Amino acid sequence: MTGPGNATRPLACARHDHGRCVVEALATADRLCARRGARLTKLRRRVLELVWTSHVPVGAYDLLRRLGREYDGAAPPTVYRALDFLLGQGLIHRIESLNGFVGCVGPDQNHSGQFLICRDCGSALELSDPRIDRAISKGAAALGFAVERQTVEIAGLCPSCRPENEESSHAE
Amino acid sequence: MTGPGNATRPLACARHDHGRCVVEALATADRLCARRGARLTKLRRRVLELVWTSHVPVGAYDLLRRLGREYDGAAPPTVYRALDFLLGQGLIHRIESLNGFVGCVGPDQNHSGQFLICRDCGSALELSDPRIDRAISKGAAALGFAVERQTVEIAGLCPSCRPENEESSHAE
DNA sequence: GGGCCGTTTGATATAATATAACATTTCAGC
DNA sequence: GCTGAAATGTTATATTATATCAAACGGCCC
Repeated sequence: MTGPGNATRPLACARHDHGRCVVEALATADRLCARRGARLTKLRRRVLELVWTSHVPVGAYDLLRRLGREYDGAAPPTVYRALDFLLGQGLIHRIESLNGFVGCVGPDQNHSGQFLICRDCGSALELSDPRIDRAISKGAAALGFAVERQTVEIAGLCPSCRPENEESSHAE
Repeated sequence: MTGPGNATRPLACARHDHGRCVVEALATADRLCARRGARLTKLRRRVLELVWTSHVPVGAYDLLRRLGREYDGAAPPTVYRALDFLLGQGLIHRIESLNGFVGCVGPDQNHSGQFLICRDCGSALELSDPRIDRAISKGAAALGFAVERQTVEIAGLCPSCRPENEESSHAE
């Protein structure tokens, strides 16, 4: 496993200083949007912060409920528009199998969004595994299919939620 | 590319005798359900047939509309229950990114559902590529994650919808 | 600062997807 | 035919997402 990503980043499902995740995600968002001339407004930034409450994908209406306490007129379009902006900037991902949204762990790098989603704790661990990319590219190319986007959502049990004795074969 | 699957089966997006797809799918469903003691009732069989109208994933409410002409009391639960049964028997797949359903091309074999979905013609080409399976297994195992189900939905352009001059690199 | 214009947000309504809960019917096995 | 479990009918409602138009905001030119 190479690259600056997974090796140095704590597993989403494991105990970690999540405050740091949030602070870093917001700082990166500020930086990227400034660089791109995109307007990370107060509302959008707040929605991003709410998405980053945890690594568990959150639904639009959950966000709306939390937002409603601060923004009086908040309605579905309020949150969906913010989410659209954040998706467009690559700051969050949509988890299709959950109709939920989760913060992107590497919005400054190109990556396609591969997720390991624990059915027990719910946390979504983002991968950017070049082997998966390659396998998909090859499989598609063999059939003459031109890949544009990939949705890879793997459901199962994360290391924290697996029974201890099953945690074998971490082999690379 | 090995196995009895993709090599002999026509590409969903290409011109083919689709009537044969439907007949075979229904025959296989009859056979599998009989073997399993599962009841492929008239309604469920008809829903399966409607899903197999094409290789384009179809929404539950589309099915409901088509069904409504024949089954007077058809309501959302009617179709969702039939779909649940068919999913449970592995006769159809749910396409998460489209909230749609599509016939399974190999319900008698184990397979996990990998799809190439054309954004132009809409058809979903089902793969069962062991390289993708392996890449996912390895990526997950490296992080101690126990895979239970995979959702792989690749969006792009199918060979029929690609501009001719772009159809390069079909390399295996 | 004031006017202009494109973007963002507010506000209301409604569409699209999915499930809960309970009544009735059907059907395989006896 | 009886019976019990499974399947379907029926009504209501939950959940997710978008359309539409109006108002407010924010950069920019002068």
